[in-house]
Order: sequence, then structure tokens, then C-alpha cells
Amino acid sequence: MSASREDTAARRPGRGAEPYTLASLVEVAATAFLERGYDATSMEDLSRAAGITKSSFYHHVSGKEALLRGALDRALDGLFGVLAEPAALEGPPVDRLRHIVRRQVEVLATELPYVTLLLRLRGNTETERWALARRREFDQAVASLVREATEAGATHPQVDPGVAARLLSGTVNSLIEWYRPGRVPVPDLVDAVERQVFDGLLGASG
Amino acid sequence: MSASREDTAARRPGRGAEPYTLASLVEVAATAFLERGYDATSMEDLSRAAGITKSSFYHHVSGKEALLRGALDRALDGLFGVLAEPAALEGPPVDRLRHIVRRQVEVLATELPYVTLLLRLRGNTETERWALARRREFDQAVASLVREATEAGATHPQVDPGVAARLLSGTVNSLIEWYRPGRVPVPDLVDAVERQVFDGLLGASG
DNA sequence: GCATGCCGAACGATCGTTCGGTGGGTAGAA
DNA sequence: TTCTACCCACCGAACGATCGTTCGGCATGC
Repeated sequence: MSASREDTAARRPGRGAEPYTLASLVEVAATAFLERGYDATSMEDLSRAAGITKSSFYHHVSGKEALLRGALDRALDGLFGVLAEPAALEGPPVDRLRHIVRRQVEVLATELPYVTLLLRLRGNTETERWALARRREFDQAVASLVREATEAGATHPQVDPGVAARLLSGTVNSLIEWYRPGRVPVPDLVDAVERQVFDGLLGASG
Repeated sequence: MSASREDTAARRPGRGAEPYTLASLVEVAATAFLERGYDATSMEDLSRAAGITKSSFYHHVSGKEALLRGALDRALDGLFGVLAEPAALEGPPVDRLRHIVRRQVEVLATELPYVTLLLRLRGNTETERWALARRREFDQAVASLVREATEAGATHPQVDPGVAARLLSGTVNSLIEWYRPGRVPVPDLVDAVERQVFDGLLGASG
């Protein structure tokens, strides 16, 4: 019975506004980090974006690193969720790779601020290094698939599979540098990236 | 006779070590920025990397932003130098594009720390916004070439040329995320990127 | 009356930058 | 050669500003 505290979670604050949940503040933070960068964004900036003072902001969040951690968690959950999908686990390597690339583009577009934060990490703190390690796991899963596809004779034999995998990831991840919601429809983006990655600029399936 | 001061320029310091030129300190700084990021790198870090104290460091450099400016200048000079080469100005659009991509990879590999700094800018200061504007010029020159190639019927007609150009730049620029000198021979890298960009993973030229 | 959301003020730490001084080497006069 | 004046790379210490974070108090609603 002493655990009845959880039932009253997500209570409204005094005024009629929406409550400041951790997730909502992580969203605010990630959006700000996307524009100015993590280091260059102060807690003053974040609290102002949330509409409260800096000290009030600390009433809801334990610190700056917790916001980073929350955002990175969300990004990594999205990416690893793709790897767990049935179409990413069954079938010929090339088809599985194709599915992962398409879904990864969707995740990048949908979770843009979070994934951007993940891809810009430098590994300066323990939290950053932990996230970088998990991100490396994801990249290595994709690299393994590229290697399998190469061994199956589906790709350029002249290009080192490791290098090819890095260029593949680089192409997909470069979306964060220019894509912004609403400009290009996500389905069009998915198709464009798939063509560019598998067929190149010149095109093979004429 | 009061102008004879210039003749004694580039004099050696007391000890037999090499002098601290602006270019040499920019190199030290860019290397440090590459690892930890610009904001996260302190002047204390830089001076320690140069082997002198922070105050001595300021004897040779006017400030942190001057180091950034120097590094960005070097990166932009390298990139625009590629655009000025004869092979980038004459011939069919696709051939010119191919040459630019190949040379751009070489510049990225050769000037890695400087270009990395350029590609990670957020536009927080006036200097950063100036460099971003010049970088946009470069990207637009490449985008125009992609558009020309598309109009000549050399590329996928289904993909928007603007998106294709961004993916192209993204693929090339993603090198800074993983390439480090000595791991992969530059000529191999150039070939791999060219194939990936123009023919894709699957390959078109049998 | 008590918990909770909010705030102003201030904390210590660290940042980029400045300043006064010092020591060794050099050039010029004796 | 010796003396002297100067220059310049170098340094320790401290500056003001800003950072992330903490604390004590005020108001509101159950």
C-alpha cells in the first residue's frame, strides 16, 4: 500500500498548463541542442525555452546530463528497434539491409533532434562514451550485414566491405545535416536514400 | 631605417626548438578540436598541447576565435581550390562532378582536422556564420552540377536533384566521422567513395 | 497545515583573457 | 672581451563573465 504514490503521477501543476514531464523537457532540450549544440546551450536557455526560470527547471530535472541521457536513450531505442523488426532478421542479407536503411531513414526523420544529438557526441563524459559504445554496436550490426551481402556476391567486390558499410551509414546519417520536418515528404526521402545507397547517382535499375 | 624590423622576422626563440607560428598553433588547435570539439576544448588544453603555458600561448595568438578562423580558412581554401581546377570547369557535367568528388575526398583526408571543424559548425558566432555561408557556396556549386547532370539524363530522374546533391555531399563529408590517417590508403578511399556515390552498393559497371 | 511548483539569489568551478614581471640571449659601444 | 641596454619568449596570478547547480523562501490548492 505504500506504493500508491505512483498512482498520482503526471499531476497537473497549479496553473492550467500541461505538466512538465521528463520526456517533455527532454524534447525541449533536444530541440535546443539541435540548433546550438550541447555545450553551447546553457540551462538558462533551456529553462527559458520551457517557460520557467532556471531554478524551477531544476525542480523537474536532476541536471543537464540527465537531459542528454534521456535524449540519447530515445535515439538508441529507435535505432535498435529497427534491428529487432522481423524484416531485419529474416531473408537474404541484401533485403534485410534494404529494410534497415529505409526504416533508419524514417527513424532519423521522426526522432531528428535525438538522433542528431547521438551522432554529434565526442565522448567527453561517461554518459557520452556509453552512448557511443551502443551506437557502435548498431553500426557493427549493419557492417556485418554488408559483409554478408558482399560474400553472397551482391555488391562491388572491389570495395572493402568495411569501408562500404561506413559510407552507407554516413549517407544515411548525413540526413541530420539538412533534413528538417515538412520540407521533403518522408516517403520520398526514404526512396531517394535507398536509390542513392544501392544504385548510386547514375542508377542501375534503368 | 625604422622599417628594418621586418628583416628580423621568423627569428628562432631562445631554445633550439621550432618557433610558434600561427599556422603551427592552428594545427595544434585543430587536432585538439577534432577530438574534443571546439567548445569543450579550453585554451589551457591547447597551450598544454603546444608545450607552453596559457599566458605564453596568448603571446603568439590573439585568441581562441583566431585559431578557429585560421583553421576554417585553410579548410575552405582546400575545398574552393578543387572547384578552380581545370577538370572541374571543363567537360561534361558528370565528368566534372566525378573529378570534384575524387579531389574532395583527397582534401578531406589531407586536411582532416580543418575540414572536420568546418563541418561541425553550428553558427553561434559571427565567424562561424561567415564560414557556413562560404561552405554553402561550395555545396551549391556541387548541387548545380548535379542538376546539370540530371538534365543531361545521366542520373536517376525519379530522385530530386537537390536531395541527390545533399546525399552526395553527405556521403563524402561523412568521411570525417571515421577516417583517420594511415588506416586506409587515400587512393583506395577515393575509388571506394567514387563507386559508392555513382554506382551505389550493388554496382552498375558489372 | 502541508506538499508542491515556482522564484531570486548566490554558490564554486571553469572559462577566455589580461597584466606585470623575469630571465636569457643579442646587439652595440667601450 | 666586457659591459650595458634592450628585446622577447615565457610565466604566475588574477580578472570579469558565465557556467551548472543549490538553497531558502513565497504562494497556491487540497
